[in-house]
Amino acid sequence: MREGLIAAGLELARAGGPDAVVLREATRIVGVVPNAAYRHFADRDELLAAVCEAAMARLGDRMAAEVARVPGERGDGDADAAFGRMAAVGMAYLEFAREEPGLFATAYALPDQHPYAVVGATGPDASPLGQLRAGLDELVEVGLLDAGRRTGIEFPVWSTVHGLAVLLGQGPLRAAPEEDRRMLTDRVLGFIGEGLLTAVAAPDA
Amino acid sequence: MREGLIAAGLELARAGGPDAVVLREATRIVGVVPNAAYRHFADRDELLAAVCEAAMARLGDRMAAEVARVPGERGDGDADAAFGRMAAVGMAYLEFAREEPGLFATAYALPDQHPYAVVGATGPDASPLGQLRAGLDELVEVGLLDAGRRTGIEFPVWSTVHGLAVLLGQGPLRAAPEEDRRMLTDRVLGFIGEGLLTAVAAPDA
DNA sequence: TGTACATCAGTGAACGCGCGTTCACTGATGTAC
DNA sequence: TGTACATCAGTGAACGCGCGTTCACTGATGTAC
Repeated sequence: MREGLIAAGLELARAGGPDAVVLREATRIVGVVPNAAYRHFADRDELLAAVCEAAMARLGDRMAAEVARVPGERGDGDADAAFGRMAAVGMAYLEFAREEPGLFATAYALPDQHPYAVVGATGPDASPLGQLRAGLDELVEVGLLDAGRRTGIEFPVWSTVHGLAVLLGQGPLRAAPEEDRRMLTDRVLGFIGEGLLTAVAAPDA
Repeated sequence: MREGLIAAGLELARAGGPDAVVLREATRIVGVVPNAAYRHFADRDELLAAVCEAAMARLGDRMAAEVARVPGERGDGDADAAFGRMAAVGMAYLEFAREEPGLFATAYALPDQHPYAVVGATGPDASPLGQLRAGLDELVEVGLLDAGRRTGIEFPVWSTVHGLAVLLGQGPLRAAPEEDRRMLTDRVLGFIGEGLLTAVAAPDA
């Protein structure tokens, strides 16, 4: 039932972003009377917070799934695979933002504090930032990224990809035709690549 | 009076973002009865649209003002000044997002179509994107940016700065302490600088 | 110069709506003796 | 095995609220003759 309300909330968020997560509507979807929700959540904000977390988890899952589709294992020293996984991290982020703008916005709409591991934390984890860090660490391992440039490099990269996701998904570029979107994406990812890669041009991408 | 309602709307947006632009509240601020607003706007959406445009204009003004504070004239061939103006464009954007998160969000919340000059357009204008383009053009003029790399470079740059603005202003980094914010900003602007500048390191920055 | 009339910004009162939230309740489930 | 009782998820009805929006109006301003 708690799960059901969160699922209903996700459905609403998918269609209309965080503001569309309306407690009464969620109970309606579950087929229950409005106040029944108060058995599971203290108030609307607590429901929204749970929905936001679930949306963020969806984003993380999507990224992990796309990374897993790249052949090879993490840490096997294959530079092509490492680059492929890094690209998958970025592409999955952008695709999710594109295909699920409501969920993407909701993922970043957690009402109050963010348990989100911020600046200090370094460990890779299931969060988008954690997965980005893991990908960058691997680039260093295989020698595509200077170890000396690794520290803190995740933030410019994250900013760039996030900025593009927002501009294309909810911002002024949201109405751009598919062709322009692709061109913009290529330019932006290329810019990141140039800023990142130490040595030669990236394999095939 | 129309101006008054927009000003009131800006005040609301400043405090709470686009959702806080409530028609009745705006009329209350102006000191007028709610339905009086309908003499000047067809409905709430039209008021919101006007407020969004005004917020975007504020952002543009802020950027123009900060650029104007850099000594020298545009097009005088002074590389230091050109670089300084480019930096001012980016810093003003970030400062506005930081100091006026509500207005910043509102600027990018125009309900429907965006008259925003998108991919095809190239001319510098008063919009943030236009000012960014003007700054980049100047970098080319003074030889800090390869002419061959100029085309479309505004989008990666915009994405990066916008992404940082969003992450710091409304995103998961919004609670970061001042020290971390500055470090993040330095890293991100440095990343852009590396990706942009052809030749030597930038003067003094 | 003076009267008649159109224009139009703002008034006063009210509407229906959907929201979040509270109250006292019912009825099934599981545990204690 | 059977009865008594606590627990607790969901019910039914209602609340107050602020919202956007509509209606018929008033009263000042400016123009035409």
